[in-house]
Amino acid sequence: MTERPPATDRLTPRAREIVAAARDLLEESGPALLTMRTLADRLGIRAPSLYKHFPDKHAVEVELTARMLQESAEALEAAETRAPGSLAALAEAYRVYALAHPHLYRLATERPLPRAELPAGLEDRAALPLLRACGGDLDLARATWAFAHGMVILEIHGRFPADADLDAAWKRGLKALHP
Amino acid sequence: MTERPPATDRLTPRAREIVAAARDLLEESGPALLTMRTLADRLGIRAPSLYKHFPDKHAVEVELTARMLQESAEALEAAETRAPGSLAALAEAYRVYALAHPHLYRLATERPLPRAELPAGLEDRAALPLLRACGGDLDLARATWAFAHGMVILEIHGRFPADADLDAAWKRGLKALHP
DNA sequence: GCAGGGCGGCTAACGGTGTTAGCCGCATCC
DNA sequence: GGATGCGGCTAACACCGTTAGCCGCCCTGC
Repeated sequence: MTERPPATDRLTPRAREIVAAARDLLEESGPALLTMRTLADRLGIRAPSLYKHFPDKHAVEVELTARMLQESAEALEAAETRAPGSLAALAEAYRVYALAHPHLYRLATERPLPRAELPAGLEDRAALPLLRACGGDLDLARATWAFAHGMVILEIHGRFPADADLDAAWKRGLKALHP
Repeated sequence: MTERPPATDRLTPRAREIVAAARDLLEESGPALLTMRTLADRLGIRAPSLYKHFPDKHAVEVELTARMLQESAEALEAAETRAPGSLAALAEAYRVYALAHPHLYRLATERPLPRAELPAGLEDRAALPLLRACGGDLDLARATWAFAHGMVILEIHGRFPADADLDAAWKRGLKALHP
């Protein structure tokens, strides 16, 4: 049995400081500069000292993933409160959050979900607002999620032509999926 | 002006061998083992010799991206020939190709497109079958592309629950986008 | 037939990466 | 007051992409 600390305080205070610094570093400078040495620099310590708080770099990234999941869940829940049942409001909130934190969004999204190491229930919580807006239709919710993620990640990677009208594509897709 | 070799023979024979080895290595072992040293090993030479043929690793990856774009364009064109106008057939071909080459698909997809270094017209060629199937509706084509990419990349990353019925989600999304 | 040039290998090395081993100062607690 | 352990440290390792510089061989021009 791997003992997992309760979701309320899975991290020591110092570990939380490290995660906060890692998040700042990632969002400011991108993944290439999220390095154990530069992270340690920012905290005024040496890289090997980080291993007193996390077993490896991956564990730090898992915490960043957890924060992204939680924050996006909060953003979606807030949108739901503002405009109950509105899929357009959810989509807009999703897009705004992802584009405001592209490096974090990529980190949390472009690799397998470390489900075993994440707080229990977090993945479901992040998915629930969309599922509710889809009236419990799982297939529709998954298709809509794929659409939203596709739009956001393609935009982040500059995959669309520079002159593409992405607002129009969003509207077109949402109208089709949720007429 | 940067002179770019014509699309027919942008690479020397030896460079093509290197790209082929890189592709095998990537598809067999994943991106973590696509290393200048292991790539050289597979060719029976030393890593620095690779730099006689490519300026850097990025240039090799660009060639892999070009191959993925071309092959997926061919897969889509073949599907179009088999079932003209069928968006479902295009989607199936896209999904099958991506899932058959997940590492290559990720490499070509999860970073900005190196448009300046790609053969002219390749990006458009890869996009045209879908645009045709959408009757020239750019917004619909982009929404559909985002949906398909989202489905594929989320599946590759194991983002959906293990028991999710992805066939049903594909059908649901395609039906909505192309009733 | 011979000189020159360049293609395509090679070794050695540099700086950067994640990570480990082992040391130590200092606070806390019996 | 002595033990424990937390949280720093330095040194070092293996691996990464990449550069510098050397060299053998083949092809060409004379």
